[in-house]
Amino acid sequence: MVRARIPNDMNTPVTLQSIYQRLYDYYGPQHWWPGDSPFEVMVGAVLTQNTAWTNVEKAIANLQEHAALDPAAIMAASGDDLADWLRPSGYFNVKASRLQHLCRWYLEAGGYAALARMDTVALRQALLCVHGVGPETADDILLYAFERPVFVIDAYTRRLFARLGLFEGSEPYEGMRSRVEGSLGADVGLFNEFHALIVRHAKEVCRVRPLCAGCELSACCPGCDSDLAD
DNA sequence: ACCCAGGGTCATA
DNA sequence: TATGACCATGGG
Repeated sequence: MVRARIPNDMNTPVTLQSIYQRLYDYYGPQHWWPGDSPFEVMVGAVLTQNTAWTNVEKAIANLQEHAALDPAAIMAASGDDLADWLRPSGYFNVKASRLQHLCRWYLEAGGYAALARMDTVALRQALLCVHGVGPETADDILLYAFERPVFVIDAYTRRLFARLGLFEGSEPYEGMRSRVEGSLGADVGLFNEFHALIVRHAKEVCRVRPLCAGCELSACCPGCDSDLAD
């Protein structure tokens, strides 16, 4: 089916900056990432792969109960125990393996302080070499655990930017990321809020009942399909 | 009962 | 390069 582009108010062109401004004005700061430490952010980034955050919170709570929200403790745990603690977040066998791969890398690299001394490009390459860490998980970690100016491209971001006509939507990850970063300019605070706002807008609002007319970002979410004339 | 969720790996063409 | 199968729980 052919999607009609919903015109924004006036004829002002939609830009990345204008999208951010509208989201921020409407929702305000989101205070991401919800984690108490950089390491907890890293764990959360793996556990939330294709998984609702509410389920991730339960798994993280299980880790805390077993004093296992710690890289050495995760390495010391048996795969079966770890998988059992991760059960609520789904894919528990896969994620148990991925967490141990991440922790082995983290410890062998010398921990957070050592990793924080690496430049962003090298750190990103290193993360992508960890089994179970793909581009989006790596960028979550870079932005929210290491505070590097890296823009996270997730499914929501693709859908929003595509529906607003800024991207085709099926571009390769790297191409889309570099275009966005080049357009916005390296800004950790901006990238942090923007990604969080996109997720907030995609789930909490549109799903309950579209406020899309109110927030002036029509056609940006699944619930907005009915607003689209074909 | 069905759909989706803050993806990634691996096999195949 | 680009699909498809697979991983698995929990909420709407």
